[in-house]
Amino acid sequence: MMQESGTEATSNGPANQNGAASVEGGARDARPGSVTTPSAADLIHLQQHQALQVARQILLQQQQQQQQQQQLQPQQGTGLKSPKGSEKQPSLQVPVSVAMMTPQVITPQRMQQILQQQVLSPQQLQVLLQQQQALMLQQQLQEFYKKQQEQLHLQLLQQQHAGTQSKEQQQQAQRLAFQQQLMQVQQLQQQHLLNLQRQGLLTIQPGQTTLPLHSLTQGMIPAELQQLWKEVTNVKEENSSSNNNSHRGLDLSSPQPPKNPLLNQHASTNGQYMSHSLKREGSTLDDHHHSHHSHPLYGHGVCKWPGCEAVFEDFQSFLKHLNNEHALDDRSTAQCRVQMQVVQQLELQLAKDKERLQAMMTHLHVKSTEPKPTPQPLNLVSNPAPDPNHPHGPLTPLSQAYSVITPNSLHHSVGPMRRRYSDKYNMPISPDIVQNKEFYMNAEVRPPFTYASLIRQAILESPEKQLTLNEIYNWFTRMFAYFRRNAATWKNAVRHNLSLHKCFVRVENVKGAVWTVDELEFQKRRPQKISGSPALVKNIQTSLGYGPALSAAFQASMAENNIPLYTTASIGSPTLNSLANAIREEMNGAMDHGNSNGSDSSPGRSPLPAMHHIKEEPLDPEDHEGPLSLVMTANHSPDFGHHRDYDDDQGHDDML
DNA sequence: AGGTGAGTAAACAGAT
DNA sequence: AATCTGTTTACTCACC
Repeated sequence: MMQESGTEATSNGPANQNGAASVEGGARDARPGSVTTPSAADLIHLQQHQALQVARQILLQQQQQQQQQQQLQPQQGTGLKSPKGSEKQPSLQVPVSVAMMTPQVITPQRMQQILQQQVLSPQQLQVLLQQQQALMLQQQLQEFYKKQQEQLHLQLLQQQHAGTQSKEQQQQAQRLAFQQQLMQVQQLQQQHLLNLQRQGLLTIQPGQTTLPLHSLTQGMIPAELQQLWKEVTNVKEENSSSNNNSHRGLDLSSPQPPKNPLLNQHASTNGQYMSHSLKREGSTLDDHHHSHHSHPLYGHGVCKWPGCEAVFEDFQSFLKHLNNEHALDDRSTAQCRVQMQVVQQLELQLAKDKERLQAMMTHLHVKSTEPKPTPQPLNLVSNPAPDPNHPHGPLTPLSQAYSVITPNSLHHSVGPMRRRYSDKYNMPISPDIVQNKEFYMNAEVRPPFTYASLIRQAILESPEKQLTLNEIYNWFTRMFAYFRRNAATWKNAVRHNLSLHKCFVRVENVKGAVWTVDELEFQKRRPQKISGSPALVKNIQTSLGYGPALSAAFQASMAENNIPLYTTASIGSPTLNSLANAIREEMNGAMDHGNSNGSDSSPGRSPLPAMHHIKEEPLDPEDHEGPLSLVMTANHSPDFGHHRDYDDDQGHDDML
């Protein structure tokens, strides 16, 4: 693995200097600068605006609170904690947290389901990570706000207790303190944004996955809030009847059944969740003996309550702390809400991503027109039944993906291509690849094109229609996740093809040698094959839908892909245009040779060879590390089993 | 059954 | 010496 990446690295060096890679825009490396800057600025602006709003709100509330407290002071006594639980704090804190709330709630179980069901591409994971980071940022901000509130509150109490300062002075002090805090918050924001930016987390998909900050301005719907509060207070009443009347502060008791059943469901789910967690919290001493080591709020001797981080020697003292410090008061409730919001956001995003993935899968795989001998689940994770046609043993997720995508299925955008492909019609790079570019870039699925076609495509995409061998390599690895492994194999194949096919012409250069395409030769080779039956030809032509339909399909695919799938700047018009040109040429060629229907170079037998690969790959635990993992060395590729399996396969095939 | 194109593996040589 | 580049051969497989 390391060697492989090392090889790539060293070989990439000169290639990148040559500029081919840069010209193509470096499909994979989105320039943080251009894409990021606006979104980051927006973020900062948004958050600052938000912070200011919240700040104003808090200040306003603090003033009100101050007045109220002055009136209540005689009753409240001197304790620092009792006011927290009994005063009107809830009504003050709610706006802060509620402002961050979103209505949607998914149960942890559902979350787990989703997590288990979903296959997220690294990109999606990255997006999720990005979003999570944003959420963490929000959470931290909220913590700040809350702390600020508390601090101010404490200050207020102290001051009131001392009774030495005038009201005006107090307010001024509060404002000052808050301003400081605000500045801290803003600095924190900027820092986070910078971090995210540095990590490249903000560069991705500005349009596709806007950070969930927008939603933070959404308020929690009253019904949900009400339900939540009901749950909380109920639990509290269960656990501590002595504090019964301490929650008058948030008077939402008037029954108001939610109109939307969905929301209702959410609310009750929400309540359940709260209820459970809080109940557990309240009775930790009773029922936590069984989960000492798995208490989600206790880890590595530290209290994991948001913003707490108190250290404890043993679990018992932690429980004590939990009951004392994080009892069911307004603060804890607010913190719970924050946590809920975090989860909600994650779940929301997960749902979105799930939907997106589903759409992608649907889009890419589509339904097959012809009935399949073996059911091919679209879910790439599920364990497929062995393909009777290829007794290579169990297919892996990879092979599954491949078998789903490539073979006789697929009708829509991808379909004809496959057909062509499987029919041995030479349709090198087609709309198919344009359309599925993102897919191939991220999924280790073998592209259903011949090496010759791919090489040609790589060369044609280059600005000067010529590439060094190394640049061709780079194009392969850049464009296809599949070619980020087994380098020794496919690189050998590339060289083999370059040498073998007359259509690839080696041109001596000052710097060395570059490879070009002799288009005539390339076109020449196609007609050879399918001189076959007119019926077949006709069949092909209809199935291909050559002619107007083609360009339409192509345009459609271009348009479609432009939007959500292509998030990297790389996919710019140059690539697409060259692709389009190439495809047009291909089409023309195909039409020119129409009746003979060239088959030549890209009959693509990829499927089978791919099967060999695929079958073996699962043997390597590293193989599942994702598209970015560069496995195997150039020379001593642990190609393990490759030969063995190959021979085995032969044996099988012979037997059959 | 044989021809053909394609993929894979490998040996080899020259260049760097 | 190691690696890269390029050529060539041999083999297998699927398709026609």
